[in-house]
Amino acid sequence: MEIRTRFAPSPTGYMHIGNLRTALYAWLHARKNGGKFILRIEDTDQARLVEDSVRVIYESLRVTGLDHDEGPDKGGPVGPYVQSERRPVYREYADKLLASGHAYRCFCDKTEKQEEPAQGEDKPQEGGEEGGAPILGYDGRCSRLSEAEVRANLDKGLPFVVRQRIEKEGTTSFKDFIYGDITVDNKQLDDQILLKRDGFPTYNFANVVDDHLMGITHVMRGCEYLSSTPKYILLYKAFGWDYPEHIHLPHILGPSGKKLSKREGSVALSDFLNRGYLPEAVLNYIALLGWNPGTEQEYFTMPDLVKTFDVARIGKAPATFDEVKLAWLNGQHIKALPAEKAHELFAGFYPAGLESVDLKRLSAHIQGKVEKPCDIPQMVSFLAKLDEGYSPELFVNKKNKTTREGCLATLADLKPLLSGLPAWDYQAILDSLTAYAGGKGLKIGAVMWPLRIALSGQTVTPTGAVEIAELLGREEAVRRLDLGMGKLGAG
RNA sequence: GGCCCCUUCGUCUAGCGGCCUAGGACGCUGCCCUUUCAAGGCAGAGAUCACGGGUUCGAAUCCCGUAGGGGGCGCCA
Repeated sequence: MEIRTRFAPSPTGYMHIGNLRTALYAWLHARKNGGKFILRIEDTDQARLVEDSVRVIYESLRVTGLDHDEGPDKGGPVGPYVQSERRPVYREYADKLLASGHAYRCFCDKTEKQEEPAQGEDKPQEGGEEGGAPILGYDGRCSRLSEAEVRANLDKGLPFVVRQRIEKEGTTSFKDFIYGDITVDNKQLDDQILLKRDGFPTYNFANVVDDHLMGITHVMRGCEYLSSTPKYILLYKAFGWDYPEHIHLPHILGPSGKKLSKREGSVALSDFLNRGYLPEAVLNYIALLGWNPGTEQEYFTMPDLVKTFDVARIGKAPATFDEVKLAWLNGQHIKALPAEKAHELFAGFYPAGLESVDLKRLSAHIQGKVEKPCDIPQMVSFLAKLDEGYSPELFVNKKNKTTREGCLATLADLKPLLSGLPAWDYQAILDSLTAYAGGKGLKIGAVMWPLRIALSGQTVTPTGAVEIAELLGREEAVRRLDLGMGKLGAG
């Protein structure tokens, strides 16, 4: 049988990184097995519709390359693929349940379930503790309405919802692909609402109907649905349908150990993209959150992932999102980029003031070093403008055994040397420095160090000292040399 | 609170009864590279496998309990 997976986001206005991982796994599972990947929009909450958010979904899938075979924009044999356009379908299936007694109309007020239990009748009794909270949200009173009472209410035009009728005897079990056998007592299962007062289905109902009608073979979703799945299983049974394979995914946690949320930092794909993370790096990273290939490989291109991915190697424990490791992986992906692509990526991050600098060359120089392009402005700002307040102590470096006096002498020698160079290019500068170091019996590092400090005013630079000199141009380089000597002389 | 799930270095993870004196990666520390700080290469520190009982000749791996964490209990998904 052909594998069919689906991604079913609701239009919230942004692509949550956790949802993206769900999409990725579903997509990988389909692609890996030559199946189909379907996009379905779950917009059944009229109060929460967000303008333009469907576009965000399409755009996210496009930029990440998670292409779908069927969906609202592409059509397909089992549409429509937008839940708000499927209302007659839900109505029809709710009626079936009503007719078979697996569902009933509930005329209770929205707030009624929150009332204190009246004169202590038909409350589920548990543990004998007085004042104990009810286990279920709804006490099921409308399930006991007679046919005549229902008719009367209907005639009065009372609004109602449709609830699932769940026998409170016995247990319900299913086998989750990741978590194994799950069994719950039916008395834990609420008579959940299937159809809301406004006629829209709840997620709880729509997901079952749609997954079945759309021929989904593998339901992949976050494990927050694990505890409600028994109710869905009962729905499948009520309809007499086989149920699909359930693959619940462990959560992605934020740094505090709570579910990844906006409070703790970035959760939207766009947040990462805006900072210069590559889509393939983000995908590579989140693929590893909860899944591993069983080998020591961590760097994956998308084709690699398709080849290697296997749902059997998805774990159970939640994973903490670590942006430091994401950044490292992003650096790996940046290194693998063709030079022009890297430059394109970096170009948007160069600050003003670099007009005199050959940016293409700069890009080539820093490509091996950039992890997050959003760091570029502060990495290269010294090229535009030297922070002249840097401390002369920076010239002292224990590894290269440099001292202030030594650096001063070196810079003093370097100035005429560089000023007199016939050509100003990387090789010429490097050769002259190498020759100078050789002649003085100095290690090259001992010459490069003071040059770097004088040219940049900082100990760590995104490129070598020679590249800096070249990028700066002779005039500015010599000016900075003078400035450095001034500092050392004065100190 | 009743219910469901989870628990191996700071973090992501390998491990599915003996190969584990627990392996890899990020991060951290040190060394090397002497076309340089960085990058790269190499090395090191870092986990009494949440805890307590069992089962077994033998347990991170199986069973039971405890603790901690998460989920969920919505006319949200």
